[in-house]
Amino acid sequence: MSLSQVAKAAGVSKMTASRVLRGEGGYSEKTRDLVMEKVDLLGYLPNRLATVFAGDQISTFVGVSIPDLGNEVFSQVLEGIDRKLGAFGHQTVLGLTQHTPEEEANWIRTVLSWQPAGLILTGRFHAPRATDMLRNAGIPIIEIWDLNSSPLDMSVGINHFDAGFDMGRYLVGLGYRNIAYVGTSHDTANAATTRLAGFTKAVEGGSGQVTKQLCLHDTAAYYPGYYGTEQLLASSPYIECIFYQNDAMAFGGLQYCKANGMDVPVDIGIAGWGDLPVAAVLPQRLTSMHVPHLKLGQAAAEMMIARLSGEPVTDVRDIGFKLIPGSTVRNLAGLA
Amino acid sequence: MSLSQVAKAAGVSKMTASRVLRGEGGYSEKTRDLVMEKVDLLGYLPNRLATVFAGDQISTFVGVSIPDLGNEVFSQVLEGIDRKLGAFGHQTVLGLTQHTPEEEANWIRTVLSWQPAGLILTGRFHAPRATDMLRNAGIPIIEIWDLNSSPLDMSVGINHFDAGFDMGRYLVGLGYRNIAYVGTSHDTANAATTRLAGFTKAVEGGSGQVTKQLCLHDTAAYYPGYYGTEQLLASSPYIECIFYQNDAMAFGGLQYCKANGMDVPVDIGIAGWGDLPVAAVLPQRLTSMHVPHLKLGQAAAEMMIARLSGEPVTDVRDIGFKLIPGSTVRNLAGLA
DNA sequence: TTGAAAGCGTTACCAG
DNA sequence: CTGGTAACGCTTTCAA
Repeated sequence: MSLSQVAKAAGVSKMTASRVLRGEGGYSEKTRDLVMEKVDLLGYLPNRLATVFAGDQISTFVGVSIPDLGNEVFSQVLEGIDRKLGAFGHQTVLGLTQHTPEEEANWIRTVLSWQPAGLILTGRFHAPRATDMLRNAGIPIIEIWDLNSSPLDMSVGINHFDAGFDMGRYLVGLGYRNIAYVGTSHDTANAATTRLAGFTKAVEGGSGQVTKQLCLHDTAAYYPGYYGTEQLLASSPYIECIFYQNDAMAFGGLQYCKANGMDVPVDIGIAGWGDLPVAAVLPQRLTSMHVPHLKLGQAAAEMMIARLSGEPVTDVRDIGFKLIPGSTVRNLAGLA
Repeated sequence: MSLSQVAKAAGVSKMTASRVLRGEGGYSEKTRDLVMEKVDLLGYLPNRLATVFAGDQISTFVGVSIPDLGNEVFSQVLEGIDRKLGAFGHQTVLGLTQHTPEEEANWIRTVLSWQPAGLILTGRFHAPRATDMLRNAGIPIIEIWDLNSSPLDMSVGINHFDAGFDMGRYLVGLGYRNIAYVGTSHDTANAATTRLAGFTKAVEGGSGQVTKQLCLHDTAAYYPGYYGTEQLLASSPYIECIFYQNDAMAFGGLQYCKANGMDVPVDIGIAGWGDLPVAAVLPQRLTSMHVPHLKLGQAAAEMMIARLSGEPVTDVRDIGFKLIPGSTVRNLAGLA
């Protein structure tokens, strides 16, 4: 079902039909009614491939790469992006890149070949060949999540080093000295790595130490937090406080501690990261750090849309975070 | 950067270059090396728009509509779909359709205009104009989640009526009679509605009754479960057991009960639906129903790929569910 | 093994 | 207000 067929049915040229369909004027009422009647009758749907292909027109695709959706945080970011993008007539082409630059690079190559209007990528670490392709693409690129102060093009997110640092300073400030970290391991550096670096710096600068770093070969989810804590405490029973890669792991750890008769925060301190929605209904507030995930996604989509519309855009936007003191850690001052 | 430019640089015709790039044979070693050298040099990326457009070739896009990602269940389904699709060289074009047929229909129209290879839609209730478009599209369509025994084309999911029925029968079998439901409201019927219908039928058939149905104008998440329970118990204090739309709401409800000094399951029974991953670390097993969400998504993607490859496909696939007895309900037999 | 020409569905541009 | 023609980047088909 093509435009020519509609045009033929209506007894006009395809140019006239094209003009009617785009509503750009230059035809009579009568002609329009005639054409639209045939469009409805034949159930004609324009072929956007041809449209983009023909004109200088830009496609309405935006490629969005996300590490994984098992992590609620990224689901929220994606939700923010797609809702906002959709509201402006754009479509998300999704890529779940598993935190690996290799997968990301492959996905970038494929998506670029579809002539997207722009790309939104999670993280700031890309394979060299990906970087080359991105530079040559000549389309807006936004790096989200891990704020990149000298981005390929644009960036929205937070400074994970600072976020880790603030949490470290907070815990040391409460009097914790012998602190552990539980997270997952990745082949490549990512935001969690950066957070840990900031965290370690603050702890060591405050005369504490990150005694043990346990990096599991698993997903950063509830159950790994549970058994990771078990592993950690089996080998290092004198830990005073544990900082987790995210809230899901921290919650798993919290449950492990409770299940094994520990009193949190009296026997051990627990701190997470990300502030999951489930926190709203829990009796004990998890010490964590709030990041406006949905807003982050929306901000990225807005930046993309602004850039595509030729509006002036600030290239780097820090979306901010907020420490949540919670009640899973306590002030040790005067107790030593 | 087009194929002709590469061809010109290599001193061959674009047909030769095209053949080399597709690796379909019909050229000499020397020619291939020459062309590939220029491809690398110029950083040429094929324009897939043109490829699909030119040949009878099918695009590698698959449109996937999902109600929302705030619900962990759908994140998992999407993860299953995209991973499997990606492994076979297809790309997900996402649509968050908010549970409304209107939004879905708009999205379908847009996505179809991009000539997707197929469509995966959540739910079985579509706007009439959507159904028309889908029928005319002539591409594989899979309706997931809510199993459709006479689908538009194909369907994978579970029978939500049966799932609700089984839970109802289970609770009535334990001796519960005065049961309430807490969920969210939607303009249109969806799987939750169907579950509730099956649930009600089983309860009433077992001489119990669904005394109160509380449908909140909110998302089916933790906190609505919490305050929904508060509202419910304020108006109907004699409820023996509450069935929730999903586990997130049930967990919120459970927390409300505990926070208010109730003993679950002694004072009140709690049952959820969907079996969230967080259950793995909780001390008390939530009575729920397990659905293999990730597998469901993978199965849908596999069906799509099989159909696109021309392999024979079973059109309707029931992915099954499993009741999880849990410990948030109890057997009332002999206690009356 | 290679190349020239036609065409995919649409829009830009220019004539009428 | 309307229509013809060329062009977008690629593949198909046919000829050399």
